[in-house]
Amino acid sequence: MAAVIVETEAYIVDDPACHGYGGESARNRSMYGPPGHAYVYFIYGVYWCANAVCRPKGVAEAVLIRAVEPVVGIDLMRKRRTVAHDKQLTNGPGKLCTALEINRTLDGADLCDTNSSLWIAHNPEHKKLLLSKGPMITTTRIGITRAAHLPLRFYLKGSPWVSKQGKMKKH
DNA sequence: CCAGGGATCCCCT
DNA sequence: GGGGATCCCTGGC
Repeated sequence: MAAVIVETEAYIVDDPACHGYGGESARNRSMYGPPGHAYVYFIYGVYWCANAVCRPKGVAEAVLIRAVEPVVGIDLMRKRRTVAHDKQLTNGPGKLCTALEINRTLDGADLCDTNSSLWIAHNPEHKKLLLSKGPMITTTRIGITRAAHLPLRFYLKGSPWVSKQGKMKKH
């Protein structure tokens, strides 16, 4: 299977919304590991979410993959997710993990190793094509309560595969 | 040891 | 646009 990342969120040092905030634990250990590896966690008792660790070992920062555009293996994704429209296959962090079968076993996976079960590649041609359809948009993150004002969500405006705007929590 | 919270999704209105 | 599902992790006792 293959998919193009179209929406992400960053979680950084000194960010109360970051799982690494408050120190290393069994759950967030991968975040403290070397860069280029996956941090996969379980949420709301139902879903898995996948991140790419981006800073040196010991610096707990990561990028949450929030939405992807399916490219190869759509039939397989449809089997794992029963939805009316393909658009709903991977337009959310939990959805895409179900569609791509990402779970605890991939926590810590080397995202830079093409022999890994989960890896990320850079495709300049595709990037150019995608950006020609719409700009990258920067907004606040979705579904969090702490540090909700930080502009750390990024998505391709021209993509129909981006997740819906989240509910804004009152305070 | 155990109660409570959470970077979501889906179904209901 | 509101609420429940459902389990792992954390912190408090």
